[in-house]
Amino acid sequence: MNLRQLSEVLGVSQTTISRALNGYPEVSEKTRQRIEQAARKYNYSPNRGASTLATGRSMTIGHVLSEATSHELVNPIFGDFIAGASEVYKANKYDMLFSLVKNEEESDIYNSLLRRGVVDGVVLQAPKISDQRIDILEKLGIPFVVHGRSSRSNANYSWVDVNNRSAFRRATEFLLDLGHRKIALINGLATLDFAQRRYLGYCEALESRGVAVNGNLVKGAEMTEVYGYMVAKEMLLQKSPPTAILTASMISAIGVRRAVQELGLTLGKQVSIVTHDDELSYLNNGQQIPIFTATRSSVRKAGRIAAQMLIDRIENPNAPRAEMLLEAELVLGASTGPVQQ
Amino acid sequence: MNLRQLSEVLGVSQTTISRALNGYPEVSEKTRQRIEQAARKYNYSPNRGASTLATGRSMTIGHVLSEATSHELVNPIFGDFIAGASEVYKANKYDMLFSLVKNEEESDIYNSLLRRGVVDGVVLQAPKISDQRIDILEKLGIPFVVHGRSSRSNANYSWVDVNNRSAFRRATEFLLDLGHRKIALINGLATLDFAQRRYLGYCEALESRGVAVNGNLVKGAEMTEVYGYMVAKEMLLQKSPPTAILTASMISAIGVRRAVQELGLTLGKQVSIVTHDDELSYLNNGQQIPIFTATRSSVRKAGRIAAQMLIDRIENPNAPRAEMLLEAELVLGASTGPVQQ
DNA sequence: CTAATAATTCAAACCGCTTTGAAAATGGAG
DNA sequence: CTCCATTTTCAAAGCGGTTTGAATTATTAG
Repeated sequence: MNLRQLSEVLGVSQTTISRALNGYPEVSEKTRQRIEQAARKYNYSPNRGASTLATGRSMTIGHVLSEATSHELVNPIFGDFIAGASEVYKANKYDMLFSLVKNEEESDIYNSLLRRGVVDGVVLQAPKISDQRIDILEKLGIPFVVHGRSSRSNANYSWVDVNNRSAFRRATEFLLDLGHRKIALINGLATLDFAQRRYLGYCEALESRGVAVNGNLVKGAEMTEVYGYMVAKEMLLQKSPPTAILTASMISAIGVRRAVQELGLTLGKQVSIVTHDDELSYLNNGQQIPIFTATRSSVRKAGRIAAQMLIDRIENPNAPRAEMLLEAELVLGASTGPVQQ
Repeated sequence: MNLRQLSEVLGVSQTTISRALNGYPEVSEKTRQRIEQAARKYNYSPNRGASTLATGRSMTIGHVLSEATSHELVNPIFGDFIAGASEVYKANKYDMLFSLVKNEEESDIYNSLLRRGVVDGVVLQAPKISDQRIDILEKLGIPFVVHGRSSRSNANYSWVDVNNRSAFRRATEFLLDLGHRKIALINGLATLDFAQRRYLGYCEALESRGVAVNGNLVKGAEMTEVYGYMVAKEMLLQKSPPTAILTASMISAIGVRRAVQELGLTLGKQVSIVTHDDELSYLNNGQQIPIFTATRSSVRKAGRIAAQMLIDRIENPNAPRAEMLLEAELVLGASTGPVQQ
């Protein structure tokens, strides 16, 4: 059933139907009722391609996955982030579209998505410290929101981010308070902005207590279980092993724990762990007592906020850019304890 | 730049351009060259809404997430499955669209997506033992492919699935061969088809050796780390605890391991674990030696196959339905050993 | 009761592409 | 050189909505 057919059935013009269903005031309440009822009855809803063409709005939001984060490796937080975003898209009648691109095509994809009118806006994920995508999007004039920030970019963009720096400063200070001095950091990929900020927070805390940063105790790569395991094992077998380890995700923390236990050490005794916890739905950090002491911030919530920001930008392009810095809370779990002599 | 503008610039009709760019034979190679070059130069690509309207094809494939698997909980395999599917969509110039729906709306969403011409086909994930969605899709006549199967449905649909039954039969037999008799199964949600099949394989193996299935040793729910932990701990504290545990995913296996270790037991000694391993990219089952003995099957590969099947169905609706049963391999890891007296 | 105003409804134009059926250009045969 | 067959190109008609500007109907004021 399309618009013309419905209008014939109802004996009313297509204009009136369109107005009735889209909430315009030029149609009386009585006819609106009648039309809405008929639309339901005949299972009518407007064709997407046609309305996209007519309005210039696709009611679709794009998420671009570059191969770095998807061909080789899926970011474990991906699912929860988009679950959060979907909730908001849905409430606002937007759909969500994914594009997978090779790294070298990434600059083209936005241009292409915009030009073809496939999406009304995009969410940028996992920004690098210096991320050209932001400038590309800015230049194209397509509405976008960044999940995270890009330290080197001086573009004026909307973003939502966790206060990674203060979170990791606090976490490090907490370990220092417990007497730890050899504190390792098993970070995310060093080129990513969030990893950089966590590193800075870690350094700030150490330096404020007069502890030198030891390069051997800082590593970063994709946050997999195996990576956490490998690096932790290597570090713990050094002649001067760390007594505490900070990790960038629950997944790598689990790897670290495996290494610790394999070496016959006990968590919270010989080795303490503090991790960042994105509150992934399939990976709760324990129940009453957290498994790991953690800096906690819901990535699903971040998804919701990013989605709402983007919709606001799309529907109100001249509004000022929005910025949202989420503070992580430090939760005390069973994985930390005072340094042992 | 749109088609009309390009045709004016080139002094060639819109028809010719459209034909040239879509590979029709009615245009000479020379003009085709010229047109393609100009299209690149002026950054022209056809508007999606317009071509959708004209062709009736949206070049988009839908993935529907019901709230059961996304509002409350994101399935950890979700990311890798769609990463696999995306690769294929991309190669075939399809986009991928997500819709989040409340459970009670799930029957409507397909109708709605189809009616509005938003998608050309859909992938059905996590089918239940008896899944009405399959019948709905069948009735609507929309092309679809199921990741998994629905045992109670007698519709004739395309699917790709792991041979869950034989995988878990083999895994159970392997544990029986090691002398285990009290073997627990920590399964996925009991209403899901794959969980049912794994349960059947488990029962078959036990019964073929004359071991009775003990209801206390079989549990199933969403496969989270915490669930694996809780159930394992409860079972291991029973008066007659299992000596081996089968789990439905790496995530729950990690929870089981945590319970085992917390009780001061050793993996592969007092308790053996066999898990199913979907080869999630961020959660490799170890390196040379697998952490867990596992039934292994790549969910990313399943995503690729499902996507290809669906595209085939869309582009060739009269072809017979395709079926693909992937055999899982049993890999021997460090988490299993002979039963201890 | 008529004129002026407000509230509804309508026909037609437009969005940008694909595709059909016809026309023009080209090439080969007689 | 003409005629016919074959290539190549074109103008125009959809696809199914939204939106504009005009026309109709209902309401109010004089």
